[in-house]
Amino acid sequence: MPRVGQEAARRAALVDATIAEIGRAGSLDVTVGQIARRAGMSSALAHYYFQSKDAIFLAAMRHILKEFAAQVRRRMAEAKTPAQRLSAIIDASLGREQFADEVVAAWLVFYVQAQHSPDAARLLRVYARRLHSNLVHELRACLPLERAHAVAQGVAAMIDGFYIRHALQDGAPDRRHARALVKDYLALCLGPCGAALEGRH
Amino acid sequence: MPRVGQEAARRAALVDATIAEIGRAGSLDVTVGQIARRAGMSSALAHYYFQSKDAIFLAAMRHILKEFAAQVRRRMAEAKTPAQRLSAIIDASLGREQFADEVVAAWLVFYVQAQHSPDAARLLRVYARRLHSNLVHELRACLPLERAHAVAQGVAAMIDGFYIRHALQDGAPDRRHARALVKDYLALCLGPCGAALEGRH
DNA sequence: CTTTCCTGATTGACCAGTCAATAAAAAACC
DNA sequence: GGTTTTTTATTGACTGGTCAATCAGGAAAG
Repeated sequence: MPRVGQEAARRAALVDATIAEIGRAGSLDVTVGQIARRAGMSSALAHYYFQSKDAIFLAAMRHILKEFAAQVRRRMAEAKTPAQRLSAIIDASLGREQFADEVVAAWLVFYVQAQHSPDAARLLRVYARRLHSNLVHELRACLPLERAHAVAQGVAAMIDGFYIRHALQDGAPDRRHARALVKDYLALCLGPCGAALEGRH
Repeated sequence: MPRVGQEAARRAALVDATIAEIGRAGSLDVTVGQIARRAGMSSALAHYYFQSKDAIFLAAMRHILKEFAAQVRRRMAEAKTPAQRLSAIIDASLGREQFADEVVAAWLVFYVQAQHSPDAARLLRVYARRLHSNLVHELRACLPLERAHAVAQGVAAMIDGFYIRHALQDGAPDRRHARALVKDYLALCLGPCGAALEGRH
């Protein structure tokens, strides 16, 4: 079995298994052994490819963030106008992939990690900054810079808020509803300029 | 030393110590021993008053929620109009007490716990429902029921969003700014009816 | 024969929860 | 009022278990 060039596949398997196990446990109370077993290898091998359990989780989170960024890019490419691109960002942020149970679980764990892991904090800031700058870039087409920053923060907060509220299971609005609410907020902020907002749901 | 009637004081000390330790660690990776030491007792005594570490954390969270509810009530009592009461809810939700580092840390841990602890999930739903019904109750003065529900969900999501975004430390808007943004959103939703919204900051 | 891959076994540390024992207050009894 | 008994408070020591990380060694590919 020990063929050469396994590293990439093993790392990917561990990342997937980590996300799945966090989803199953609903927390980081997951052993390296469990992750490794799900990924089809021994725990020792997991430590061969990653320096620590923390590094495995970080890699998993980087993977989630990368997939999210790809989603945003994919949807943005199809959009023609600033309003459509704003819609694309919202749709991607509250998209089906992001709302998968195990991804939500990983995000919640991530927020906790960001409080005491400098690496996690840095990664989280990358996400927040990218979202913010994406939003501001499009909002500037309609709004003065300062107002664009403010609205971007409001939209970002609302997205993150709906996201974690999904953890409530019942009572929280579903994806479709959440997207509509964020877009309503945006439409209110943009006023007549945003009237052409397309792709409502 | 062993006087009678210590239970209440001991439990309170443990609850305070738990919140403080979670704040220090930035996670639930806190031993019962650490909590007990900070509360000035042995870990055995902590287990004498609480069945499990989980129960201690639950009690701590119940305490935070109770304090928050008291804040809301206090501020609501001073408000006269529905608009003022909405403002009071927002101010309480994004108040200084709620933004204390250790309280934010406890909340983030709480969200994670809610994913696998039925008790935590129940408690979280109590918070969410109470916030929602408080908001809807005041919004109905201006809006039709269905719209009131929608706006309440938007406001609640925005509040929770700003709250967890505080974990980002830099880049995230501060309390004052966050409150202003939520109130702006509310004003937009209420339209002319909400023009009398007072106590902007 | 060297590099890459892989694992079983081990280590070292940690920790939640229990228990037996102690001490003091309160209650019951004489 | 004094003695015994019960209740409440308290802890040091222990247990049983878990788990991240390491290591020495083996097997295959190049």
